[in-house]
Amino acid sequence: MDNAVETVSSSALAAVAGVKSTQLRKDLGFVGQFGTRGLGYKVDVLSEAITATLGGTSLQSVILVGVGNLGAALLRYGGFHREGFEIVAAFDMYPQDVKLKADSKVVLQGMDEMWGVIQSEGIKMAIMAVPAKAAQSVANELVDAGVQAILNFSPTVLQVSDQVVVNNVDLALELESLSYFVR
Amino acid sequence: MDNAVETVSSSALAAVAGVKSTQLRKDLGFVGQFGTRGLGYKVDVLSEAITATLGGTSLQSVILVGVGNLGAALLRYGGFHREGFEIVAAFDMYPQDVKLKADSKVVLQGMDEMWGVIQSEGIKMAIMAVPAKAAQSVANELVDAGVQAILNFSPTVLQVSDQVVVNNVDLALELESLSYFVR
DNA sequence: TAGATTGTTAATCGATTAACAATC
DNA sequence: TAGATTGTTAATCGATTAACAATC
Repeated sequence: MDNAVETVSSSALAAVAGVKSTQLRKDLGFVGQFGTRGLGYKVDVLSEAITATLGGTSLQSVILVGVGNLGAALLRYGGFHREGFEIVAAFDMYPQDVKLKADSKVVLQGMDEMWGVIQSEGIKMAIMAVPAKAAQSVANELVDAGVQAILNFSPTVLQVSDQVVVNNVDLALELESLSYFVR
Repeated sequence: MDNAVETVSSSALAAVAGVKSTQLRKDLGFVGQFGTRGLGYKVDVLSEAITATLGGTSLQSVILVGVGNLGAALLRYGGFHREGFEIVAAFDMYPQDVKLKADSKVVLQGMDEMWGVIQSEGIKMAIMAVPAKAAQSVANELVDAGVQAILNFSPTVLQVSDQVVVNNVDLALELESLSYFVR
């Protein structure tokens, strides 16, 4: 049984991923067809296909504004890279006060550098983790400089032009949706 | 015009809240009817009704596990209280290493205290912000002790019994949904 | 062939939005 | 009365899930 090819079913994959098997099959369908009916997916084929798809997409550059507790956590958060994003620069009002772990490769800069970096790097997306008070003016500057999409962790509703998309992350809301299940 | 009652329309409210006016009216409808057709909502009536509704609901107790950068940010995050939750205790593997801002009222404890606190306080909900490696075993302990709902910031899919609800917060996913709008 | 499992279509569900009668 | 705006129903949309023919 040396050449045995390991296979895995959509239901097995779905179980570990925490989704329904139907959903998983549908999602895989967007990438291509590499399952075998009655058998499942060959692990090596699937793994290669996924790597190829992800690898083909180059990382999208993102900047982070506000490096307090939350900002620092986001910098260290591995997930962005996995989903195809790279935080290429981070900005804070008081960069000298921020202590980053030594393993961080991102250069921390003052707010006055932000506009220039967005322009020269052609940055289109920004993550905001600044205090509520500062949020609107930071957003204005981002949009002015050319940012088209903002992931906003500040507890404020940002007013931006219609061409700009804002995604507000409301952590408390996530908790609320859970509370319905607690009795 | 001394006794003039200020009113506000659903569209004005919706604009600042960043939602559609229809949605706002519908949401208010769940609480009760206090608008006046053709006129709008009287600010003081509306404000009182909302306060009463929110005040009536007592705060739900939640614990936080893992007080690294992200955990510390969550502790300081004002939004939970606003939505009716209160972080009543925080636990970390190395509590002595964690430096919290002086304004924090939450007592930080070691992991060995966790089970007892959940039991004695009857805690039903937990927020997890621990490293991926530790996530599953922490989840097991939480569930063992009686927690029924987990808000999980750790980048892991937790395997728990069907009676327990897990809400995974995937920050990268939020960013991904934005990227469709960037061209 | 019989059992298993994919790929995909159709049904379901929930949430959002449009539309409009009620009415101030 | 005419204009404005609510409260609510119906339509729309998107995402999830069930179901099943295809087929290994």
